[in-house]
Amino acid sequence: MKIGELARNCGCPAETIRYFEKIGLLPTPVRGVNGYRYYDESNQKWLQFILRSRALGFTQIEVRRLSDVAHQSQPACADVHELLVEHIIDVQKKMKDLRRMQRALERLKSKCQDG
Amino acid sequence: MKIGELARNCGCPAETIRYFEKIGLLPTPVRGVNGYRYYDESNQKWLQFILRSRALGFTQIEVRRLSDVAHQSQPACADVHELLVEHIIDVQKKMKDLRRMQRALERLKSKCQDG
DNA sequence: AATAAAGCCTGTAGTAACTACAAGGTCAAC
DNA sequence: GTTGACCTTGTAGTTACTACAGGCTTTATT
Repeated sequence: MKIGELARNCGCPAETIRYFEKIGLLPTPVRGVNGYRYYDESNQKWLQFILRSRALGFTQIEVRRLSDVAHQSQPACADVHELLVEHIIDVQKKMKDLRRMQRALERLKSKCQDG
Repeated sequence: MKIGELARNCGCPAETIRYFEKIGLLPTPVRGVNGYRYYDESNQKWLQFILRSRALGFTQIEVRRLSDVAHQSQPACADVHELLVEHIIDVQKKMKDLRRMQRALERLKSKCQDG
């Protein structure tokens, strides 16, 4: 698919996709003879992962580290494992914060209903 | 407490606190005769809420809306309620995304352990 | 086939949200 | 009373987009 379709599928502007490529978060895609970028399903999956990560507040540094490992041909298993464990811990921390925030909001809401 | 202590307590640079004040995310604090900003517990709570929101990927627009309501003297209950419900839905969406990401990471990790 | 509209290209400029620094006043300790 | 840490404002720099300009390619229409 071309960049416009990918952008529509992922709900982000095409500029962002080019920008992610430029800074190395997305692998350089196949180019047609006309110079157009062509993407496949796996590119889309990866872009969606990056966008979701961003929406959840992960730093580019974290995403970049995952990206670097994900696009190596023969990543060292131990490195990947360590990185994943770190990231899972981060995710758990964020979930804890979200639960805390949820409780705070619910408390406020019920206060508001009382008047 | 002065701005430096608040910054230490919240783990962010003092510049960020002044910046949040400038753009209206934090209320203007009490000033001493020397011009220094002085903060109390409630200021600290609110700053921590903003920082947590930011780390979880909420947009400034969302935080600002909550901020505006939180610092009104007599906020209209219906408005607050609507805003809170919206925010709670956002939080739930983020938790769903985090769970999804967690599953994906765990899957990758177990694959890696297999070799 | 001609042409208009939409989509893609590169490159640069602009914006939002910090972040760091400069120049100077304040305060506490020695 | 002077040194050093901390505060002030204001400005400049950075990061991560985001929008636009100028031009080529593809697609749709007539």
